[in-house]
Amino acid sequence: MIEWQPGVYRWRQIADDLTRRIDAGDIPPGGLLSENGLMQEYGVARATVRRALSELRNRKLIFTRQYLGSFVGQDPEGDNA
Amino acid sequence: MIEWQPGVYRWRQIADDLTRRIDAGDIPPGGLLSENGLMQEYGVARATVRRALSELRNRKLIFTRQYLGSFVGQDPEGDNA
DNA sequence: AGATATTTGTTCGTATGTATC
DNA sequence: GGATACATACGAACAAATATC
Repeated sequence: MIEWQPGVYRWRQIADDLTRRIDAGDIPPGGLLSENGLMQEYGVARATVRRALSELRNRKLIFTRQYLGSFVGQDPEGDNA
Repeated sequence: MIEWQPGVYRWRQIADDLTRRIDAGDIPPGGLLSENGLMQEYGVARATVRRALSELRNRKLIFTRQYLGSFVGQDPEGDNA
């Protein structure tokens, strides 16, 4: 469970918590971060989870594939010139 | 056809309509309620049908078997002590 | 035996309406 | 007024077991 910090956006708190867990290795490379799972885990709406995942993508911690999910690690199709 | 009531969630209207039809015997015990069929019948998306079926499961009016379908009646594997 | 259709389960992408801060 | 947050709703594709031909 997360203790919501008043005055801090939930999507940011989730993004920070996931970042910590990924860095700590609690969520292994290749691990799936599904929106439904995170919704239940953090008790927030899907849009909030998606905002957090978007932040993690910006931080290059995960990549997302439609119909498949969001996975820990670098995007294999990332930067090919 | 259903006359959608504004302000009432579609998944609930479908669940209520199916409940009425089951109670009236229009859908017999053992009858199949397939998601595709209900999508076409009510003209809604699959997620909406699934939400309605979830409600019917909560009401103990149907049970669902993956790969097979949702059936009217009590779950045969429900409560065995 | 093998191919095809059916069926639920899961996943992300998008849009809308409402409420709150 | 704008950003956040929640719930609903539609769309599309992948996965896997089952039923049928």
